[in-house]
Amino acid sequence: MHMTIKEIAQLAGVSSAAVSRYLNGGYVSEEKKEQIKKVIDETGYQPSAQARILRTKKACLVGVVVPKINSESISRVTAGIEQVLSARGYQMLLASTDNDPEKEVTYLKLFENYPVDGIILIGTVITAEHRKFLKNSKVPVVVVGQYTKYANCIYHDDYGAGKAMGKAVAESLINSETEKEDGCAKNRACGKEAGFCGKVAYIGVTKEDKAVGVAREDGFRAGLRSAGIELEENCTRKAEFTMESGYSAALDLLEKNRDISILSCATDTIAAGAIEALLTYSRKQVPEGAKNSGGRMQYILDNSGIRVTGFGDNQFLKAVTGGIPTVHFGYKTSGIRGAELLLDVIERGEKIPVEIKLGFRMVNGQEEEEN
Amino acid sequence: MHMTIKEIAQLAGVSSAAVSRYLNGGYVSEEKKEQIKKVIDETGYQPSAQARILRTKKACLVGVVVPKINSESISRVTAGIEQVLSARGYQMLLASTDNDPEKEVTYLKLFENYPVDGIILIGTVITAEHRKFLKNSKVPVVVVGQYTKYANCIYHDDYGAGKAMGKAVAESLINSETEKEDGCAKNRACGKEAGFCGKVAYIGVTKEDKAVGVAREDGFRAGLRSAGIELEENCTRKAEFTMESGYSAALDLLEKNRDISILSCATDTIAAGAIEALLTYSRKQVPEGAKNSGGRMQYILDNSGIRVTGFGDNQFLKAVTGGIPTVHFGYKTSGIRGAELLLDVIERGEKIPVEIKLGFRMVNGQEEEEN
DNA sequence: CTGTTAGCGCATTCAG
DNA sequence: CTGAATGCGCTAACAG
Repeated sequence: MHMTIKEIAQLAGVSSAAVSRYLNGGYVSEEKKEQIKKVIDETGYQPSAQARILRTKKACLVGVVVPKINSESISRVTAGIEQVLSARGYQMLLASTDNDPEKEVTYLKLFENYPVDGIILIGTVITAEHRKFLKNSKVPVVVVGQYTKYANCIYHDDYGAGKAMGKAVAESLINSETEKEDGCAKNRACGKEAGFCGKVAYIGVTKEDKAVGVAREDGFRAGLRSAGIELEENCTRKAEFTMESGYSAALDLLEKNRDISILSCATDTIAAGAIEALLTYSRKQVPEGAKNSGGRMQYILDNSGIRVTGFGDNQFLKAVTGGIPTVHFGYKTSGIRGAELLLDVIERGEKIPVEIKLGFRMVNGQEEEEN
Repeated sequence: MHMTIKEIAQLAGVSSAAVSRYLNGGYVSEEKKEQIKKVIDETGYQPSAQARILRTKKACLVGVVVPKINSESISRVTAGIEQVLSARGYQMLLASTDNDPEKEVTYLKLFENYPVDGIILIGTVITAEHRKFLKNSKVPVVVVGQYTKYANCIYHDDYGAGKAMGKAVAESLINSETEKEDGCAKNRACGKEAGFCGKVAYIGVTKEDKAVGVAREDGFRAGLRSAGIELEENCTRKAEFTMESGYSAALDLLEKNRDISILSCATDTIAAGAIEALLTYSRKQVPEGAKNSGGRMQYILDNSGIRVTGFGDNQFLKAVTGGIPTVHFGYKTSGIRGAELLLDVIERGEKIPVEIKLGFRMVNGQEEEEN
């Protein structure tokens, strides 16, 4: 039944204003309080948040636009957001765009005209449409995961993380070379000065994603380059943010390049696909599983000896495989800071723009890092 | 800037009704159309969906309440929902409750009083509060994943799935016994009539979850029983719907029962935790990886020879491990049917209650099933 | 085709 | 303390 405040007032023999006050803690005599409470209990009346918001312009709600729902990193961000939101009396609504930038704008506009007090966008690609929205939005927006000058933003040091990973990969290549000592000069294609055994391959994502597609990959290349290694173009693929896509890319890479030694992926999800590809690729032989010789970067998935690395520190992957070299970003922290930033402008009208860059931490796989 | 329809009307020199008609495709002369369009373009005016909905009682929006965000099964359901919703001009809003039944009711009420035309609840535990809500909701609700007589619902044959898994587990125990032929009579504790080698353990979830906690487990026990095997109480644990919880439960199980041969879990996520526990448990030795001798139920994670089974057919798990025995539910289908049901009552006022029970399909792991 | 009028359900003045 | 009145922004009659 769709009761209105007026009907309740009538049943209780008071004015609608009295009921409104009762609901919102205004002045109302004990006597009338009783009557009103009775009627409300009997009818199960619930005020229309909709009408209330139209009046008060306050929903205690924030909308979060996410690229996809089934993602550990995104769920960490939303967990952070939810944590501060609920602590401060807000609720969170999610809209998933399934990696469709067009849908993203649609949902941003939906939230803008729907009763939410603010919006958090977990960013992937920022198009002109996005920028236009950010500039003109009626409600405050903060973007998490991408840099933008058109809104408060919190992003990760993707370049630094990429570079660190590139260096670690290069180092491990050199080490494995040293350990093996069976000099494979014919395979030194990637090593400019030293004779490395095997190449490094990289599965990236669209350049339209400035954080993951550009910064992370540029950093990775820079890291390799600092050790004198150049990523070969035919050892490079582009994938979607899915396991399936990582699988295809890796398989293609593996088939066309017999001398790949390390397969680095732009995300742990893609890496999972790559791992699947390795399993497929060497199915004929009995896999040896994860070989751990106590050092760093020692994750070996199968007897092909090809190592896979990722980004994102996916716990599921770590659990079932023992872990691959990856980097941990402060996803939950970015959610927390993002929500705080948003509430600052919602509640305190904070006007000065903020950009926050969050660091990272290398995770070497197999063995927990000690610090 | 917060433009209203009135201001636009003024700027364009027309009435607000004309602007409204322009926006909604009513009668308006070409001349005025031009003026209105011009003003709207200049100001970037966007009508308040909020006020519109208050007036029209139609939001073209449905709210989906989910227990958690980072779940493959749930994302499959929402993918199904989204598919039919967007095909019929609706948008989807998500609310995640982080497995808190109390929060669940809160979000249900939120949606009820906000502009959504209908609600889909992806159910876990249905409390008295839930039932009360379902009975009195102002907007239509359908629940997916649990049976209830208080709303249209779509659920899976969890009992049947459990039973099938129980039978398969029993069968594989017997087979492995036959193959080994090294009769371990002292370990026959679980086999009433035949001499099985090793026990089966089960990690379930709360009985408050009627589908997963009760039906699935009851079915599993029935399946075992049909082969003369009884689940021992000390070979049983309860876990949350998380990997971490599955890890703890499995470790505890492993430490207290040295003769476990198969470790069945209520979900693939829990199974992932169990796999991690096995890796931990046998870390001192070099894991052998997945051993595939071409038969069914042959997934062996490490040299302990303990096999893990799950429910849910998680693709990530399958990718990185090669797959464990599990059962595939029609999650996406349940989302599709759920959304269809909901739209039927929203748009056509369909009043006769519907219950849909969806089947399942065994997935045996390692080898793709052929049919 | 068009403007005027009357609410949707609520919170908030403002006189009592 | 309380009720009557006003309007949030919009759409849906209703007479022009």
